[in-house]
Amino acid sequence: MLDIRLIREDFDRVKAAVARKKFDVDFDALKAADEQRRACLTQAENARAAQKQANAEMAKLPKGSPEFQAKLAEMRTIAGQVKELEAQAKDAEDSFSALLMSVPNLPDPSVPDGRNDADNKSIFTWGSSDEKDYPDALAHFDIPWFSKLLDFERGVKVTGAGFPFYVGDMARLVRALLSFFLEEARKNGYEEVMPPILVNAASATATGQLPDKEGMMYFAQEDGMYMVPTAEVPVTNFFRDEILDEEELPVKRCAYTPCFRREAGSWGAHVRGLNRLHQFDKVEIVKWVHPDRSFDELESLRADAEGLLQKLGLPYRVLLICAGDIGFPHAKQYDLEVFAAGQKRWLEVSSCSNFTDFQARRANIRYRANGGKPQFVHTLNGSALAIPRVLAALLENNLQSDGTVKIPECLKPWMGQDFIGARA
RNA sequence: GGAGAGGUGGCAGAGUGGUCGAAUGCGCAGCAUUGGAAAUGCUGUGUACUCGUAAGGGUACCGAGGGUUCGAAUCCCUCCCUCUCCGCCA
Repeated sequence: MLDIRLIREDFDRVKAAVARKKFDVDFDALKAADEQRRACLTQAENARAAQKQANAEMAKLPKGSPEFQAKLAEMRTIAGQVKELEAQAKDAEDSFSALLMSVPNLPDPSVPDGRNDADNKSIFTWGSSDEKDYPDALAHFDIPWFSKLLDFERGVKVTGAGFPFYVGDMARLVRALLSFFLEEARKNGYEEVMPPILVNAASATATGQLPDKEGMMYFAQEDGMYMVPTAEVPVTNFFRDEILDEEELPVKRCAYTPCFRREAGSWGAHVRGLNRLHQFDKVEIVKWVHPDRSFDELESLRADAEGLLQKLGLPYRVLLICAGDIGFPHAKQYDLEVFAAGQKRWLEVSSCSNFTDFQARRANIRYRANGGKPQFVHTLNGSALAIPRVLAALLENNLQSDGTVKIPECLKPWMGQDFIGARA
């Protein structure tokens, strides 16, 4: 949600910025609704003030006296007016806020123009994406023992497509990766939390999944709860409707959760194996920061996520997402894509974003600078990291000529072995 | 799941139809007092929206949403949550 004052005072700049995002917003209707709403509100409040004053006078009169009876008749008509004006004001308010909620966050000036993902800028690469450096690579789903350790068929039987079983060393490898991610996050100053993985509608609204992206989440109808598509939702909502002390900022937290995504309509041949799942595991890092610091905090958050890929020895690139491709609530976004040598594809494993005050407004998360007025914080988050595609790249890139996969040094504390998989 | 009690300002807690945005206490801030402090006294102490260049007004908020009434923290309905007891259960 944007500040309506900003839209009023900087109308043309806001309009131009939103246009860069390729979202269609009827700003003239919004402006008209804002004016309508305020006019109605003033009328209704004036009527209400008159009612209250008349009421105070009436309270002093002896009950049942002729003066009291006369006043009562007068107040009946005032009450009718108040009711009508308040109803009008509520209607005006409702249509105004619906329009305001349809305005996306403004892209930061540092975000490049562009229509879609083809216009994203690759700003940094690390490691080699040259095929010659991976002579033994295979697409992970073509590794002979793959379906033994990652059992999609049993998953289909038990649940459905996109819900695989991780078996034996594969389950241990996932657990090792999660432990490694959480431990690195802790070293970088993020406090670990284990959040609920079902959330209510208010939480999903605050982080922006509702109302527009309702179809992406699994929904427990009977209890009105949504299964989390990312830990971002419960973790960010931790401080919903709260006021933090300025000295507490930045607050940094990390969380592991399974993530559930319906991915309706996005299934196809190019999403084989681990490339896209309905349930996957992810460690998310989240920050609540002072508004002046949020773009610096985005850089350090991105560095925190990148450090994981470097320690794992997986080649990756950083994309600066263009204005036409960043999401509704984002001001600036980087994606990290890992190179999967077997598929010869870049796979997105992290998205690091600054939401400025957009989520904080929706979620009503503020801070107080010693004794002053509460101000909205800025929120940021990033994956650090999502498991399946990291796993895919790790299996593909580290495949040896003997058919086994080499385990990165940094995972040894949790794996205790150097290779997984059967020799050819 | 059953029975009962309850949800009021930062906290505790009064308030059962009008003069209640709400007593009182605690906390917090300022001032006085003091060499300094404690104690004491006085004053102040929420959020949001809105009108106004400003000074300063107005409105809303007593868990949430509806309703009754000229008038609701107070009465009625629905929902949410907390506590106690019972039941069930990892």
